[in-house]
Amino acid sequence: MARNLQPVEKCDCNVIHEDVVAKVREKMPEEEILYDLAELFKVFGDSTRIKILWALDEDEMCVCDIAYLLNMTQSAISHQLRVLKQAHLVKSRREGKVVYYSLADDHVKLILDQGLIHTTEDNV
Amino acid sequence: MARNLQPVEKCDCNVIHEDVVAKVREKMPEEEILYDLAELFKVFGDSTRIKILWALDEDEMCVCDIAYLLNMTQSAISHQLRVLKQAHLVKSRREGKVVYYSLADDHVKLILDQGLIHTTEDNV
DNA sequence: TGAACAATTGAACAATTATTCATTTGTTAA
DNA sequence: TTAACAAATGAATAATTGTTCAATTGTTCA
Repeated sequence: MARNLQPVEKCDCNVIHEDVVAKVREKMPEEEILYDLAELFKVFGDSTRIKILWALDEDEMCVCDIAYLLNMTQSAISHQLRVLKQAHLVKSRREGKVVYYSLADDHVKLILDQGLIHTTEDNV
Repeated sequence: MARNLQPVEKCDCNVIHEDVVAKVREKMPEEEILYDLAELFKVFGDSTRIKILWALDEDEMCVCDIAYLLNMTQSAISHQLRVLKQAHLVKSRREGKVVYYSLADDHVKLILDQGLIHTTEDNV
């Protein structure tokens, strides 16, 4: 639990609870970890990619299948698959001319499910 | 599990596995659900908001505290808190001039943790 | 009431990003 | 080796979005 001590320049108000801030600062994970975490969720934050991930959870599919399913161009899907692959969310195997994509591991579905619980329960 | 049948115009390739696509299409949730899911993750997909959520998991804090902790302006934090509130990720209570924010429910931390598992384990 | 301050809001700017279009790569089979 | 096709790539465009700046709202207390 490293602290990110930086000179406070931007905060344009008086601190109310020094003790709380100190405690929280102490327990915050490293800046880099939180940044990576945000980067991960950013990948989930696009409906095309969400659809792709959801589809791949059912079965492995080739680029062409996915493009057909989502009614999008092969190129657009390919670009998104690259993003997903760089984030270690999907993996691929080539069989001749065709490249099959599937989910990288179980984490992916767990994250999706956890999010789904929130969206469905919390739409008050 | 509703299907989203749309005329396929954009797919510029031949379908390889009609059966797989049909099966997947059958099991896909409604378009709107997947859209909302992406919108939710989009909210998690910013490092400032991730930091705020992580901090609020430790303790409730006022806008000023958060701004001080993250070395950002009160305005920037306030804008982000509004986004988080609209997504039902944080809630607030006013006490005099001060507004205290806290996590809306346990889902939020579960989602964060699930993401963290992926980022820490999967950085091969 | 009016000064002080926390918080919110709106407009504007800069940066990021999803998709399209054109092209290239990699593989199969004639 | 050449045609055919799945997939990947690069550049460009359009849309989205995080932060800043300036102004406003809401509350306290002197």
